[in-house]
Amino acid sequence: MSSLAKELSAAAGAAFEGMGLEARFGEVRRSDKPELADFQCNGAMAAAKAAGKNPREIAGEIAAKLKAHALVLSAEVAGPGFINLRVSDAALSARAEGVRGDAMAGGEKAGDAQVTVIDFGGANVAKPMHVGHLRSAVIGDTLQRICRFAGDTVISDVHLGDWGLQMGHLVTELEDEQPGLVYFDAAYTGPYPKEPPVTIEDLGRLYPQASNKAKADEARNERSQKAVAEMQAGRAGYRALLRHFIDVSVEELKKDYGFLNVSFDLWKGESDVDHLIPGLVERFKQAGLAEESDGAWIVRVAKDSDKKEMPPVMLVNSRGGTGYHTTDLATIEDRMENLTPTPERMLYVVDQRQALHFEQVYRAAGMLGLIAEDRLEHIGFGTVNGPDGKPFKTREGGVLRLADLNTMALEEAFRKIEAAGKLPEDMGEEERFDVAKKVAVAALRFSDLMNTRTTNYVFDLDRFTSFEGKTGPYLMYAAVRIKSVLRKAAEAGHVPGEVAVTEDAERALVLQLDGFGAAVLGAREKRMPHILCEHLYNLAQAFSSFYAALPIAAETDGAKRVTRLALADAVRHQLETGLDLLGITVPERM
RNA sequence: GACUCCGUAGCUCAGCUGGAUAGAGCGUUCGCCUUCUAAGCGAAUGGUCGCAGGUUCGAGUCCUGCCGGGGUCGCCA
Repeated sequence: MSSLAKELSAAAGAAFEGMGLEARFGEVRRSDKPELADFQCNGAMAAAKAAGKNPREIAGEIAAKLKAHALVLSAEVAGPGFINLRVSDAALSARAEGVRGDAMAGGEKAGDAQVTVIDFGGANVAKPMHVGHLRSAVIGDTLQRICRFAGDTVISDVHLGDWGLQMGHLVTELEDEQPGLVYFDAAYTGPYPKEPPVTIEDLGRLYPQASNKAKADEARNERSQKAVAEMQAGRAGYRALLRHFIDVSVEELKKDYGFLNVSFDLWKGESDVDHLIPGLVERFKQAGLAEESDGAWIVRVAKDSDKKEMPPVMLVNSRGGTGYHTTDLATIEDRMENLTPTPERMLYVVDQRQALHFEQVYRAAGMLGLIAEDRLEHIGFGTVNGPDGKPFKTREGGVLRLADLNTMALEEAFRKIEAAGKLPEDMGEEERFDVAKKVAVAALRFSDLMNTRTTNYVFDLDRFTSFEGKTGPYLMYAAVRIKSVLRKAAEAGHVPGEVAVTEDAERALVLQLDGFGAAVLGAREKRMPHILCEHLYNLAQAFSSFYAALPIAAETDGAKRVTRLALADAVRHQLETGLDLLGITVPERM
């Protein structure tokens, strides 16, 4: 059984069609006014406008038809043409049982499932991840979970930045420090040592060193650029170093991503498509899309309809090198030709500031026929800001490493848990640590996801790790409390059973449960995880109200007790399912 | 300068294709633990939706113009 809202929408839609009006006017949603109705339909007014008829008359006819529907208790017209609906207790009871017994906890599959690549573009080899990477990781991972849940075939790709100037910086800086390494002997062709010549700490030190020097010294910068060009041309020693750099970095990246419950199907990078670039450039030239300009090869992607300036795609720069325009295009080609099944859509979860870059790449990809332009989507997001409203920095003014952020969250979560002193006495060290870790991840992920994706937000660790308010830990606590109630009830021999809803608090809870599917699909369609966050928070709140208002396991009336236990179990199921989509796991107790 | 995002309660933010008295959280002030986790619940407080026009039965939402803030704008990714 699908959601009540969906059933009612279908019925109302049919009623509108029966009057020769569009079915879309029949959309039914939760009522804004719980004291007046369970659900409402506002379509009569829009339909009346479109058809030039009286809205109250249309609403009256629709309401009359809806009254005959099995789920409907009452249907009334109010105001200028609102249709207020109440559903029967029996309908709510059946819906609650449906949610409880459903593998998707009341969620629904999307009608337009697609093979979708999710590109997390951002993590760079040799550069430690910083707070900015938190968003791409968390938003991208949540989208991949939501899309899979809704039926999409998702292929996620971390898409490492392993092919730019930073590689040149690393190579040259390492050469300055250890000129004797075989990698720098141009005459030597291998084999190269298996063991990397650097550690992650070395990489973290070398890159900023070189980068700072290059900023101050143009000759130094050119050396790095030259090294990149040579690497791109295939110099064996440099390639071997690149492999080492990537391996060392990936090991480190996996720790940070792992802490946040973020995973990928593919650990590809820009360097993986290097071999495709000459052919790709040739294709652009053959197609007459590339032209030479100031010694560079560019693709003009501007359209007459453009209101803004649209710079061309830089296919090959004047030094013969290729930048990330070209590698992104080559990556699209690679995916279309080598992934199975063939992608139908690609989502790029990358900082909003790169919008123009992706617009250019998507146009070029469409022009060459790699994939239709409208199948490529930039899922941009805002920055993580400090208390001053500017991008988050450490006290010293540097960028905050993601690893340090994770540690800070973990420590703060542990501190709060200990300060509250609510953990069970018999809980051991290991379990306490596990709870703190789950709380920290819940805090970080939820606080990021609950913000509208496209806007900036202010990072406030104290607020995010709080158990009070709209936070990950609050949601986690709500779920744990339900588990505790159910566990204790079971120990007393009380188990959930047939649902027979009677109380207002019970009705409100089921009405909230009913919205899960729409929230998940809404989050997927708009690529906006905060829609799901909002639903889950409201669900947790509805449960807390229900919990405070009515006894559950302690209820003495058997029929009421099994109803409430079943409702509690349905909420637990949906909450855990939903939180899992956000990458948040719920401990057994806390 | 062009383009783009944003401006809603003291603070941080929701507000779906225009719909009923604009909603949460935090904060502040009151209540509520002899009952299932009070890390909770209930209530109160708090808004000229940046400003000015326009479209219409109806605008936080759509259009125009201003004001204020962030971001981007061919060889760094």
